[in-house]
Amino acid sequence: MDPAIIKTPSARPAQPLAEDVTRALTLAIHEHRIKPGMKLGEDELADIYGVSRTVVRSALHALAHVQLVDIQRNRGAFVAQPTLRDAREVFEARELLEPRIARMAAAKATPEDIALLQQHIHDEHAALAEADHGRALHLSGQFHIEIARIADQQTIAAFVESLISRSSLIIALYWRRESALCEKHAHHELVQAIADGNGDKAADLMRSHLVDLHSALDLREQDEAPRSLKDALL
Amino acid sequence: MDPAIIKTPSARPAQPLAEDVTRALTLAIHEHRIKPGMKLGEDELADIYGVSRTVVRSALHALAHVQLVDIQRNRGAFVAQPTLRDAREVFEARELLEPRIARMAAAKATPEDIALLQQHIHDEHAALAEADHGRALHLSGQFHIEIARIADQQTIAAFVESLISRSSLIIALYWRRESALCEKHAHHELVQAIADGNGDKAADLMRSHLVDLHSALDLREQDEAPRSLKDALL
DNA sequence: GAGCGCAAAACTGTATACAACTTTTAAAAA
DNA sequence: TTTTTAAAAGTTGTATACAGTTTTGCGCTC
Repeated sequence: MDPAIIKTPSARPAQPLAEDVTRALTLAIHEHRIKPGMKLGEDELADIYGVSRTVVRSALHALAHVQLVDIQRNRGAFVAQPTLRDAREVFEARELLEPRIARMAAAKATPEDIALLQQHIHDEHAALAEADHGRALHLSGQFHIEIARIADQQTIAAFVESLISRSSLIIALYWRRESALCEKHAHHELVQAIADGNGDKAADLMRSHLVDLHSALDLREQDEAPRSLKDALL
Repeated sequence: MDPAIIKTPSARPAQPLAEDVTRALTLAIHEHRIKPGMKLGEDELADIYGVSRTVVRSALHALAHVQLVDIQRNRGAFVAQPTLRDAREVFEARELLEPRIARMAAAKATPEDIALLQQHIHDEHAALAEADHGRALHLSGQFHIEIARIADQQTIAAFVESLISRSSLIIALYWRRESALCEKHAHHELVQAIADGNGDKAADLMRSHLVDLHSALDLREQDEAPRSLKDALL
């Protein structure tokens, strides 16, 4: 039985198994299909994906490394629950790194890159139109990652990717209910600045975009205590 | 047979096996006991540490995640060989992050922290006195990591730690033979600035310290071709 | 003697099996 | 009825076994 074999594109022999599971889980977390605190049982996942526990373990450890899951000895893996402090640190780091990345991207972007970014925005809008908020959120993150790729700074790009991954968890936990969905025009203006090669403007737009995002979170000093209670609930 | 069981402190039952191997390998790489390009056979390591290949594999994947080793499908794990470009990116990132970290550390350091940093410097000098350059290099890196810990910014600290790890590989590959060993006084002055709570000075000292380090590397556009040849040599 | 090809050895990727720990459940005592 | 304790069920940590791929070495041919 192989209920849900993933196998990225075609039916290759069998090379990148653990990575496929890692990708599938990452996507599920990014799209909020599995929520912070949820238990990720090894046997369960092995059944779901039709692979052995060995592969699942490898994937879970990879996710733990990016701090998307939290592994507790002899107790198992859980989707990570970033603390308020984590949330502040992540956005502080993003506000430090991403404007610089945006400036670099503006200096290096090719017409193909711009087209790709616009495609991303389009896909994101399409997802929003279908009310698929999970997918829209994931694509929104991918947009930022794409900019880091364009900037052609692999090292910082890897950091940014990690931060954006964690941002997805943070949004799941601390998103303010009333605040509207991500302002559509922000990404669009940013692409325009990058396309114009206007590094200063791109950096500024990125910074303010991140500040907007940051302030759309509810990061007040709410009681930290119920956190441990919440573990029991989920 | 258990030739070289590591077991961090005492003889605990058997909790953190893979992490012990990870630590041992990380240290060996930091101290240049195993060099870039070297093959890390799973069976070989399993024999050396007296554990199963499962544990070794887990450790190797962890190291691959920090980019200390390079895993090639069906070919095995090798100590990573950062390219010239990697080297430039790593130091560029360090020059972006570490001055800011130093400034934060200056604002938060306690007397105990200062004492710890001075102990680090002392150990480093002792290692140099014994001509144990490998250990001195490792301790020098730990000094920077300690500052990040003091700054109390876990997220950025993790990035910095990763960058410093890779710096060790970069130094192994690109260190200029003639350039003197790390200037002893640089670290000392930095501690003084942090102890004084002088954030601006700490940031400036950190920046110039990193620039010194950077310029002590030979990052000229040497032919990239021999790199593949060099693989054969090692 | 040099070059090509095939076979065997070595090694990694994956699966399964066993041991240790944690949690739950049920029974017994207060 | 409540609390404590013990056993059993379930889950993770580690080791071993098997399958597929890469590399190596030998022999054959030109």
